[in-house]
Amino acid sequence: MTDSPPGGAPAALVTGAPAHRRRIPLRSTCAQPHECPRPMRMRILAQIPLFAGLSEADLDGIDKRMVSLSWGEGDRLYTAGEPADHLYVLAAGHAKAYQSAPNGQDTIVDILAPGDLFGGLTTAGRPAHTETVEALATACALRMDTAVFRQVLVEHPQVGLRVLDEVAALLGGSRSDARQQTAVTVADRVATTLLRLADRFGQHGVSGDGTLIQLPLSRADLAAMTGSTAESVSRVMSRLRKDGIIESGRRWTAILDRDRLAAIAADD
Amino acid sequence: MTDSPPGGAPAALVTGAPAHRRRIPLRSTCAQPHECPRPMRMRILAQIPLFAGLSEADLDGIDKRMVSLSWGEGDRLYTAGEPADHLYVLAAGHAKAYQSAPNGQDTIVDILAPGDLFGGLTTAGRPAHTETVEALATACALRMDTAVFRQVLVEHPQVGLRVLDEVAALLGGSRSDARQQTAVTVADRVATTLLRLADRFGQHGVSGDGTLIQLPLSRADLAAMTGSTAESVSRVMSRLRKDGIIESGRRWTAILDRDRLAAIAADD
DNA sequence: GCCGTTGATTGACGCCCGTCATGGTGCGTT
DNA sequence: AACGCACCATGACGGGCGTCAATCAACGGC
Repeated sequence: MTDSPPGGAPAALVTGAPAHRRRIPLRSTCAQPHECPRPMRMRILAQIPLFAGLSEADLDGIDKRMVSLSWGEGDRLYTAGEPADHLYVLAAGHAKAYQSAPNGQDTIVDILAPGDLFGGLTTAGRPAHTETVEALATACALRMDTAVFRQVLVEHPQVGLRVLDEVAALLGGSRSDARQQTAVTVADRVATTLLRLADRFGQHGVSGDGTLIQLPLSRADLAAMTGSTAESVSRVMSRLRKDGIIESGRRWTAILDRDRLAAIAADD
Repeated sequence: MTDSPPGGAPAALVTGAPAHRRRIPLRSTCAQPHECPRPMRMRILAQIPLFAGLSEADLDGIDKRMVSLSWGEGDRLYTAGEPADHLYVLAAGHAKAYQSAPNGQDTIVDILAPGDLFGGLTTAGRPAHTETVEALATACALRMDTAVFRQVLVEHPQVGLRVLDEVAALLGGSRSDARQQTAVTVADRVATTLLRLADRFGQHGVSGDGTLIQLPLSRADLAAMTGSTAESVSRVMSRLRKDGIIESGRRWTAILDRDRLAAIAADD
């Protein structure tokens, strides 16, 4: 469904017809933290690729050893420096994982979506969280002790392989990030970042105009992902908007012309 | 004390007494690729923390499924884009893993030392190498099929956990790299990079003057690690040398005053 | 011991982008 | 409906650093 019907989303949306509407088109999730009921938790666990192939009984055993938690927008799931003795699986919502420099400058190292594994993946040698995780929207996650998790891995080596693959994929992504940070111009970095976000969180044809990135990301957030500043990102995006490549507003972005954006990003 | 003592290391070392000697103080390893004899391979396998706790028979079984290979300086162990169906364990020498941008700009994502695991850690979803690995000096590595490796992990879940920890550590390092790339000045990045290299590859008091980094890294290599250019790195290092913080020459670097270097890096 | 090659150094120039500052705009709140 | 708060946009300015280019020094080979 789109935001066109009467009632529904903000009616003010139909006002600025020709120029450009800057009303937020993001669908809002439930506004309040809640408790995941048990059936939903089981459904979530079963959907996680990680635990695919496990028997009902195994899943049940795992569920019994996990607790469900929830947070509101802007809340921190955990903070860098705290002891990392829990493993999390995001069940609903989105979150950003970032590191802060003494500088004050933050760097977003990952965006977490439902099904993603994070937190204390390892206890050996790295006893404290190295990053802070903060909810971008109301979020719900399941939590398990790392010791218990390691026990599960030993009991189910196949699951261990899948975890290894997942972490290896994260490593690949992170190295790719590190490389793209060295891209010459800020425009390049913003372009590739937007493309990746669109591929991962894009939603097509909400109101007929391109791909909407379903995340409430501010200019400052994008700056933290591109190693730049909010002002520079704003400038780049203004230009992209003038050229008809993207559309954006307060904490939302849509991609109108993927090809031209890719052309800009190509210089990497 | 300085480079005064007679005899000792390379005799040529005593020549440039007052100004600064720029002779390469790196110890050279064997110059030619060679075949690892079987006893040495077993010793290497046994030393790898990864396989600690495995029985002699298990190690023997693993050794039988690995082949030993070697390369000269500058040779490529593998190249980005090639199918990644082997897993490597470095036995001797050092290597750099880097990604190349369409730009031509390279980014070093890891320096590999004996005992390090690399190559096709995962087959799922990432069938091709994403980086190129090149020997910095004569290197020897053991190689195993990824399918066989996964079989080993299933048979020895404890080893699987250790692999997971190792990859998680790599992930942490990579994210830390990504953050430090955003440090304000090139001087900051060079300083932190040198510190990390010294901590990992440093060798104290070879000729009495600080910590020597036992790696043949060129300015271009350091530039690829700091997201900069060889010229900028050269300028920064000239300044550091003038200030008596480091000593360096053609493809070698030594740290004289760790504290002041750390002070520069502190701005991160 | 001499020479060619490769890597390091240094200078000059210009532009990108980080910084500071100001005004504008959407959105939640009452 | 109106207020106030973040967030966004845009201008001006200056310095850091990427680029091009020329020179120098060190290492390996003969």
